[in-house]
Amino acid sequence: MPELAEVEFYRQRWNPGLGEPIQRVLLHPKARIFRECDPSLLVAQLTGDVLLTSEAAGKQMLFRSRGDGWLGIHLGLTGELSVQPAGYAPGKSDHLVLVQHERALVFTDPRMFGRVQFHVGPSAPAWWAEIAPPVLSAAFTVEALTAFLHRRARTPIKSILLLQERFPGIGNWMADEILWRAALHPRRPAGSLIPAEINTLHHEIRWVAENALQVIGAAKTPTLPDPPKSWLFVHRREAEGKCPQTGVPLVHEEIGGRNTCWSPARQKL
DNA sequence: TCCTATGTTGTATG
DNA sequence: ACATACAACATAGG
Repeated sequence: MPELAEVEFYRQRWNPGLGEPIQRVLLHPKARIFRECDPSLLVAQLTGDVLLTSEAAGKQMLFRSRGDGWLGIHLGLTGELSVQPAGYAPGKSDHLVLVQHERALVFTDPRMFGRVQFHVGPSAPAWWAEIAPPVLSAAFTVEALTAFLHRRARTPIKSILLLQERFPGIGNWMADEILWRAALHPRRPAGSLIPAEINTLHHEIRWVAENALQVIGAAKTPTLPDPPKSWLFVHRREAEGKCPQTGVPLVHEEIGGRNTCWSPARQKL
């Protein structure tokens, strides 16, 4: 489920546990989720330690501890964070549980495409420091976007938007939402966009990121909220979904190995 | 039973 | 060296 906005939503779920001591760390060291870190180091460091801050960059989350621990969590395709009551008994897919006096901080991921990373030291590890600049930052310029599209001229624009090295946090539904709003057919080769279309694309990338963060990321609801019905998001999941702008039936096809939804009335090759 | 799933990465090929 | 395409990872739910 998690893209930019959902990651932000789940990140905040652990807020009640920030500043509170971790009494125990529960995990299965051999779980695939720990393939990029040393789980015994994580247990040794975080037991008795305190998470002080959290932030998100793209689809990556970071929790920093008083003892210079850098805990990275990526939710993959099916991951989520939750807070559970004291005494919580971890289920099959609860791969990391930080037990506190009044609650447990839980990372669940049945499919285990997500990952846990861990580093101890005064400065940021590469896996955090080297994440691309946010699409909402000043570094994400029309010029940078243009150069990126031209270097990948023959690839469908849909596939390009999923590349985290330039669009950190954009995932499958956000990419489709952006292209729908920009009225660009997802199969358009990246190099075929004219400057006016690149301008529009740039604008809609930022619009969708900003509004998704507001509507989903900043929500205080217990579960993930849906964006308004004026968004493609709502209709792409329906069996006979129609374009909320034109009323025309939406099309679903696989592009670059990912399910892609668009409105044939708005988005033409 | 069969199909799909909001992600990433290693590998083969051009 | 770079761009491109795709199988593989592992599990649940329709």
